[in-house]
Amino acid sequence: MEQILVSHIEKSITLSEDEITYVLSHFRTEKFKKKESIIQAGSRVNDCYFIIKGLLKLVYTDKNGKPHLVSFAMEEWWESDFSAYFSQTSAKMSLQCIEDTIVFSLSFKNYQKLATEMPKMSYFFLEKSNAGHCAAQNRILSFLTANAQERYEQLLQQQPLLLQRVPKTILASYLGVSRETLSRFSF
Amino acid sequence: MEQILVSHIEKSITLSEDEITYVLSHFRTEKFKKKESIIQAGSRVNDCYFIIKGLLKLVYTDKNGKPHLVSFAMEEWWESDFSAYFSQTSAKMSLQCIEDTIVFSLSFKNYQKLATEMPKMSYFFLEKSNAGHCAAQNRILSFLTANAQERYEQLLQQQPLLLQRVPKTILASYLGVSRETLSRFSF
DNA sequence: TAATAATTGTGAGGTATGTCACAACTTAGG
DNA sequence: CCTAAGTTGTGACATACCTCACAATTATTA
Repeated sequence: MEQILVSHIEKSITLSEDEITYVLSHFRTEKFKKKESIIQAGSRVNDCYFIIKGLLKLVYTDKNGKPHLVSFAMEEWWESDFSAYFSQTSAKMSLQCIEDTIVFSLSFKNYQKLATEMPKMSYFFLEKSNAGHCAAQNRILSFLTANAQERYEQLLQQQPLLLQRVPKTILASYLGVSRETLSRFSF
Repeated sequence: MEQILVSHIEKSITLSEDEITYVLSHFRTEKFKKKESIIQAGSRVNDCYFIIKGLLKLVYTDKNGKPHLVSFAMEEWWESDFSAYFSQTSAKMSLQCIEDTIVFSLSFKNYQKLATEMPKMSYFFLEKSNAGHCAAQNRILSFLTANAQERYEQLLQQQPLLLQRVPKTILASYLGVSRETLSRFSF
């Protein structure tokens, strides 16, 4: 299981055996059942998560109690309420399991430790953060340039496997459209 | 002028005199007139920019020729077509001056050089990238949870000074709403 | 296996926002 | 100072999408 994380990191940087052991010692394994919340809105965010197995949704609940899906997270993705994580404040969003899930948790302390002690890890985190920033910008672009059906088709093309694992209600929330409207799209 | 960049960096990390000189040697100053494009869609993106003075828009032009405003950039902001910058490919977006602008340019080569040679700079860039990621996620959230008028009011609250420098047409494009609709909002 | 919960499709009617058109006004540059 | 370009407001109408309601189907779990 550790191997999944190691391979993931080694796509960006090269580590010695000792370094691998050292890096891994900063993570802990956690398991969650479907419908459990890893992060709860309002509570402190101490960890970010590398997902080994499973499927998660990052959800913001508005003042009317309506949930909005900010992001999905699945195998080999990093997820957290990063605003809260980096500023070590309480979460605005919650992170909930759509499927049974196994993660590697990294506390903020250990994140900072790795980033400051190991320049290579700092560079790795930088690459991840940049990628996350670009992905978010693409999502913004799709809100600006596409209507609901086009956004759906884009997602269908980019994440065909994801769509098979996610009920339409949740998908609609991610696309920023009502379940009924999504249901009326041809294919 | 260098002092603006130095102060900006020193909000995140501490640098010696020599380090400051060394870091600054990797930037070059560039000036642009209103309406000039710093980055043109389709051409290679070699630099990212720290804005000393001025106001810019990051624009994606869709297949119908309609422009969509992905991001503003003003004093003390970093901007580029980061997807293209980090992957050293051609721009999907263009970066245009709304006002006369002075920037410090950082080539991708020099960015990598600073990030790998100086752990502190790697950490600085990481902080910036994380902040950018969070900002983008907040923008996504506002698309998911708010209608056009609410998005306008949010922006009014978060960037009151920006609104005074930007014509409504451009603002509308940023909010993802037509100019006419924006014009009908009371205030 | 039965009962319950979750998911999905679809009709009807309402609303936010888009598009097109035009006129008044402001700004920039020769 | 004059002209052209850019900015803004507003009416009329079209449409994408929302909300509510209900029924049919499919998963879950006791």
